[in-house]
Amino acid sequence: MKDGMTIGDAAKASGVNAKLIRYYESIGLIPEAGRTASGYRVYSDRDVNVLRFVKRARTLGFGIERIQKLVGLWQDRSRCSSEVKRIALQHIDELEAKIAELQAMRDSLHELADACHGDERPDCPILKDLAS
Amino acid sequence: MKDGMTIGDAAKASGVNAKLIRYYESIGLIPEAGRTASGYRVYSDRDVNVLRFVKRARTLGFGIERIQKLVGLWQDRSRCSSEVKRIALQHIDELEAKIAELQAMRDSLHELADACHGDERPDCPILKDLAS
DNA sequence: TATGGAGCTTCCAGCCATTGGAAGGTCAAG
DNA sequence: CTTGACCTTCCAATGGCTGGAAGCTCCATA
Repeated sequence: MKDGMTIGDAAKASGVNAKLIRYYESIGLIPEAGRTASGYRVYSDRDVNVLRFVKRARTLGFGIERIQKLVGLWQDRSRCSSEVKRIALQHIDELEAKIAELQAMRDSLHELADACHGDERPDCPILKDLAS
Repeated sequence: MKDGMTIGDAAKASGVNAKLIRYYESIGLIPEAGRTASGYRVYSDRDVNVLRFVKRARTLGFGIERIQKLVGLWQDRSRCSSEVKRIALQHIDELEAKIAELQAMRDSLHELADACHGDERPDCPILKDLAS
């Protein structure tokens, strides 16, 4: 192992755990790693950078498929930034939709919870709403 | 079938589709339905009410396990409303946490997207951030 | 009475992005 | 040579569904 790391080292260096690295490889998100004579996967610093990119993209909530596109654009020097931005804006829209959905749930529940005494009595506006 | 409905009728009446009703039964969220001589499931109006309760609770984002508790409390006339409220408040907390997480994603992405020209040039702050 | 089609049954598999575990091979230090 | 940390593959589970296949039942119509 002159130049490369084991999967464990790549995991430490990238912050993506070994199990997940194998999974990403299995679904084709990252290319198949090289192997030592005994079958151990070998990773370079470049591979670690890809893993970090993926991790950061996941942190921003991008799905795997979209990350694949983003990695492709990242590695394509003739890309248009408009393409990247388009993907980002689309994702923002989806985040907004999900946020609105969860906020609607929270608001409804909040109203119900406010109306509920929350004491030892059985009368409960929350259950009343659910049963309606 | 004097008094009961088929699963299809129960689905129409409750708004929960037949496939999902069977699934809810299989995981024990709702009790096993009665059967006709030929093996068809039979549902009563009461069963439909339970299904509607479940559906409304799902709309509010409650997980199955919690819905099970809520159904139990609903059917327990000696319940304390405090118990119901406790579950609701806990769920609100979880919704808040999820909302905050998604908002953080959206805000980060929004900043990046704002900084991105979105033209034919390859220079892109979004990719720059992801690669950092 | 036969037939057709809608609706019912069960079971199996997939979605998303992980995580866990079992069973076994490999490597380096002591 | 042993120990233990690491690596390998494969299979299964998570939550909450959804879809499909294969086969049975019911009811209306010809």
